Amino acid sequence: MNPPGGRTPVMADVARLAGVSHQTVSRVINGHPNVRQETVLRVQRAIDELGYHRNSTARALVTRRTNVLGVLAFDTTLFGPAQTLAGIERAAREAGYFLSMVSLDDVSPAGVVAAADFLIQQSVEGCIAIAPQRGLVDALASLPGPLPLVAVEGGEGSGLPVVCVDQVQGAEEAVRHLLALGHHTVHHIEGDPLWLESEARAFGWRRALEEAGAPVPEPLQGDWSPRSGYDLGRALVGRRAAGERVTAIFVGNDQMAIGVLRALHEAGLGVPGDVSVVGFDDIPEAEYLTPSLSTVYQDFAQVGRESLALLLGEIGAGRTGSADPAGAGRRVVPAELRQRGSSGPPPP
Amino acid sequence: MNPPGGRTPVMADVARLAGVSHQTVSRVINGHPNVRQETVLRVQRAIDELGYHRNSTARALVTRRTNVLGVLAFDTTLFGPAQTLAGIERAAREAGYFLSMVSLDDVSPAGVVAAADFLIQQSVEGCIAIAPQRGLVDALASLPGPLPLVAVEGGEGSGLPVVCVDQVQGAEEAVRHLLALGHHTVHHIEGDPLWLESEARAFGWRRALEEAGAPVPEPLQGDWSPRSGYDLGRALVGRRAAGERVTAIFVGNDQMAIGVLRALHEAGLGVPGDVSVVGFDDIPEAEYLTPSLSTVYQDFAQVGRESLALLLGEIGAGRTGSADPAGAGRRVVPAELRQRGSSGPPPP
DNA sequence: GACAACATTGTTAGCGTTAACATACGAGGC
DNA sequence: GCCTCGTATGTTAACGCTAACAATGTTGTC
Repeated sequence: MNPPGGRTPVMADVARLAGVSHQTVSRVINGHPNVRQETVLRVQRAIDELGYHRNSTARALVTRRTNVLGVLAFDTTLFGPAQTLAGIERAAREAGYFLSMVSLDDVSPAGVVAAADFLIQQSVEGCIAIAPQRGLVDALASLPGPLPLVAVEGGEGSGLPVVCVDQVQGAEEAVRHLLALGHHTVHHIEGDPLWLESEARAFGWRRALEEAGAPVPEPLQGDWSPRSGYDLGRALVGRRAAGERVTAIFVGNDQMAIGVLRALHEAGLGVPGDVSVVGFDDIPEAEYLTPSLSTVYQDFAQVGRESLALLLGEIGAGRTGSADPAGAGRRVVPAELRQRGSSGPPPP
Repeated sequence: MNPPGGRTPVMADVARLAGVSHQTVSRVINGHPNVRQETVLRVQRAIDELGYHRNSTARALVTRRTNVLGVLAFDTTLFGPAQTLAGIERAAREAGYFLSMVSLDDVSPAGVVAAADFLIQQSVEGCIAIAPQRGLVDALASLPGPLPLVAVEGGEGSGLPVVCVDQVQGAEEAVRHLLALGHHTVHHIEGDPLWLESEARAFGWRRALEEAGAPVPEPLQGDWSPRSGYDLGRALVGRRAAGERVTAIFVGNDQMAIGVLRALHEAGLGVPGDVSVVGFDDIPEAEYLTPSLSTVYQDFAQVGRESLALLLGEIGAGRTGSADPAGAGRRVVPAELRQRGSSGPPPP
């Protein structure tokens, strides 16, 4: 089944075997209409016999389209980014695009530029950046060149098209839920202060408190890790021991919430009897913690789909040369509160 | 800074601006020695001025090397695969390779072939498959064509080069640890039975029990999810109520272990007072659960590095035409027991 | 039966790069 | 001064594909 010489077969080999010109082979492969049915079959038989695969490199060279999209991410082992990546991957595959991935080790502008260069070198047609940090988004926005780009969780004001979960709304719902249960206020443990999600959730928390006329206690700054949740949970236990009324905690993500639960348990405090806890993310474990964790669900698959759609729109607009008429798009995916066992009324 | 006509600049544009031939530009870009220092500078200035980037497609066409590696994965949102992927990505980038990713929606042979075709279409030079399932490995092993391939967690006997964590040893250490604490036997909740890791851990568990002369209770089959851990935890509680001596449980992964902890807690059983629990994976949350979870750590970053090294070796061997003299490689990364609060001596 | 319209195929010319060969020039040995 | 050698550059021909055009047949219309 090999072409003369043992090389991997090329179009000309198929053409020779099928007794047609290489252009006819190309037509068959690309599903061009005006080819006789019998010829199509003959060519396909030849393709199968030789085990021919079209050389995508040569095709890309002449069509000027690589069919490759880039994904630039910061930490794909975290729950949110991993889910988003999976969503993008699936959407891209369904749209017939290949996906090339590059991770950032740090968010310095130099690192971002290097990563973007890496993708540009590879002639990606566009790029989705899972860009949860302020500095990263700014570095992206200032990239030279006409690379179509979409930022996931990119915040506002960067001028980039953005897809994000409505973090503010999610946080507000969580806080309102706790206030509605009768808590006089809600404490907050923030995620990594460099992350935009962290900022947005803190903003929603603050706004919900202010709207309800509740006091706004000083928030604590974590780094998303269970360890920081534990440490800051202990800090809150200390404040409570010092007389502060700490009966409800809105934690920036579920991993930190696990650390908080641990700290409360060590201090002999019941959840939700003494203190209520609400997290963010709805990791699969949340429902099976003890107690099960109230949290805010984000539809990452939807984020992935939306960001791909936005990127494809941009690529299309760039190809037709038309400027984006609606300006940089911004699509917001709603978040959804999941009430579970870790939130209840305050102690009397 | 634009080339005539507003096209993206090509080598000839740079050559014209620098007053040299395009081949000299190529020499400068590729760091060829015999170019006068002054010429190098002139060319580099022209490159900067035009914002020129080499067209990787054209280069790949003529060199027959794409510098792209494929990663084929099943579910990259799970902890292990996500970590492994991150490790591979970093190693690939350091080696100057691009990474193209494709996920499998199902592990049917047809799905595997489609995914592999997708990568072959893209002219990847080789492929790493994060292939935790028996059927997937078999489908991979039977792929036609000379694509260099490495399987991560691919089990034995497939004929493919494999990198894996020593699941058996990890499981044995976990079980021996529990037996050493005085438990008369150890129960086991398996992961998804289709996964090789599941099989290997169950094998290690059984072997450790048999070596110690301990009875081997019927294992329970889960699916890695917290929910299945919870359900099977309740089942074990039931067996215990029926008189069976259940004092130690080795759980196939940490997520299921969380469900087990929940089930034990609901039944009023103390951990480790009444029942000891050991998981597998060492997810970041493990240390901060209540109680902190004893588990088995796997160095996924190392797995990523090793698999990339193995693949590059294969690619090199293929290029030089030399058959792999050592046969399909197999590299095993040791696992490591992490003793924490969820394992202790049995009740008297 | 002549002409138009269409369906089917073939021929040619790139896409932007690198490899191979060709050329020009200066330095050094006899 | 002639030849050799090494360095620096230019010229030409691929790589495997698609787009554009050209060249056939094949039908239908009047």
